[in-house]
Amino acid sequence: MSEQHNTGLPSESTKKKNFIYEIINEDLETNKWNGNIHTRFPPEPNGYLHIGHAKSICLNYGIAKDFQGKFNLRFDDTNPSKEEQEYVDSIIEDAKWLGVEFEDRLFFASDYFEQMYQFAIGLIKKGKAYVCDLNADEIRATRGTLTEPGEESADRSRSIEENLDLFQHMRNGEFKNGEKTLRAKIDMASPNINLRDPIMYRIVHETHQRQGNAWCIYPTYDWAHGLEDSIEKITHSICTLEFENHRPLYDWFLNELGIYHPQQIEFARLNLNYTVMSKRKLLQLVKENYVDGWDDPRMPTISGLRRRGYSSEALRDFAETVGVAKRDALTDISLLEFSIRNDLNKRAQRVMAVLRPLKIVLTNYPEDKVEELEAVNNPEDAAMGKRNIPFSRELFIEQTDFIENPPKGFHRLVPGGEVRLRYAYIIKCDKVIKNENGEVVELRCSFDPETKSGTGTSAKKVKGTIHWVSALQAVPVEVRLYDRLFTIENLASDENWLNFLNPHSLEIIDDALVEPSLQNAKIGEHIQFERNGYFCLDSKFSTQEKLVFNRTVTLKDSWTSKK
RNA sequence: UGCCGGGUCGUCUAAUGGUAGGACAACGCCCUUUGGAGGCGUCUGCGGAGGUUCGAAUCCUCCCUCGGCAGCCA
Repeated sequence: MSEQHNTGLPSESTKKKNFIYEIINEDLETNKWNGNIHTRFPPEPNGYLHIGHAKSICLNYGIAKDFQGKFNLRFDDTNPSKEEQEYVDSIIEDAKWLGVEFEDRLFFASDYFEQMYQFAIGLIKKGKAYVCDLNADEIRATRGTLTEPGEESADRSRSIEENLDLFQHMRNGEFKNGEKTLRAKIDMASPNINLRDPIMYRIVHETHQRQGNAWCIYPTYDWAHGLEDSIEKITHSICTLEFENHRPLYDWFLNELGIYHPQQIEFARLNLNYTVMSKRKLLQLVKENYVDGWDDPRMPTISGLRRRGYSSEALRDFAETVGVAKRDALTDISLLEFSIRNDLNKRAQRVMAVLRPLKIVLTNYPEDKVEELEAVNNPEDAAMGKRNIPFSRELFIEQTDFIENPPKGFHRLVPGGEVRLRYAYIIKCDKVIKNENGEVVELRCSFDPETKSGTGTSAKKVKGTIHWVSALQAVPVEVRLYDRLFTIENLASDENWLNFLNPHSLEIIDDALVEPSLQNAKIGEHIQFERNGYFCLDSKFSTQEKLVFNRTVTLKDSWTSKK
């Protein structure tokens, strides 16, 4: 961002962020929409929202906010066989959590069904739509191919009166599923297959989660979507690239109807490496129990990321970072991780927790002495204050912070070596105790009383500082470590995507130890386990008796990555 | 051999006929009682070939290449 202030040009928030802002700024200049800007997010309630939807929500809501326009949340509930109330509820919850405000503009496409029906009658009367008797197989067979035109249905020439009558009977429920359809009369030879007399209504005898049994004919996406946008006076109907080929149809319907006509604009959907982003695949992971639900912390769903410990701020920042363009992209997950680290670093309470404990005994420290040592809650934010942590003769440190035969450059604890215990003393490893298998089970160390943290009396310097917990006061907890859900970057084109599930995507440690202050941890809090990463209480499995922590993300590690 | 839309550092994204820049990643140095954070620095890119122009990522032509489309899904 430069410091130039060009009076007369769009303000900071409305200036060109991407090609869509460019279009909107042009529209504003030409007064195309009388100064109105109105966007929408139109999910089908057939699954939970994922981070790709978050990108779209942020885009649409961001535009409304930046241009002082309006934003609608609209459910595109036109297919009762795939949609459920549970999904409606989760989508509203996730959208709100993301921070979007739609005030009273929560809409349902199904509330427009009667209006759509009347529009369809208008098209029939104009000779632009007809009831077709062809079944699904026949329609497919007569659609032609990518390189050959289709054939016209014999019903194409039905009279307007007959079409009107038949359509009424369709609505009345006098036909079985699939027996008849209403089709637009466009062009069976169009090089764009979407224009080869597309279906507007199909018969589905099924209970709609909102409309009950009021309807047995349901509008298809192509027919319904432009109408929804038109009814709501949307100005910019933003959707993903796969609808590009549908735009001529979107325009055709609205032009033939002669009604308010929003502009459809397509952008590239978000893809993240090492995960999947299609609702179909996510549903399969849930249904077949590869994960413990839509909100499994390994899922790229908004609810999964939330349970994992991601903040809505981080998600919004990420959406901003990935940008908006028309080219297909596969975004590196490290971009997301940067956003969450960046956010949590500023506000997460620091705490000491030992994931894989190794006992140490300070042989020269008094048997029953307990010191209360002062620790900083967040070095990034002094306002977060300080706390005391207990220190005593028997402690636990991280197993990985001691190596008997260390590699070059390792500056933690080694036999005969010294290291600082965070907020406490410098200790020296005097003796290594092993079990019959030769595994290190305990260290005998001595501490240097002159090196107490904060006293400034020590001239001694050590290269490493490690975290620890006091054995007596430490609280045993369960910790869940997550890794990428899949082992390969790009699963988009692979039919055997399930073969690439990462068997180590979840690791459960049931005997981790945390400092006593964590007894009071609350669900929704973001906490940094020093040197280990950011964690949060698991909203599903954590109980008062057994705290369960999820690792949101590790800290950036410039040591292990070096090896 | 159809139609539509794309190809800029490893990744994402700017530059709209006038010095190819930012972020992430990586690497190096400094600093550090988190091998965190922070600071400084380095690194690498216009798919190709022609053309127009004083000047092309940008305009034109051809080629290569990637994605989407043949649901009564969205």
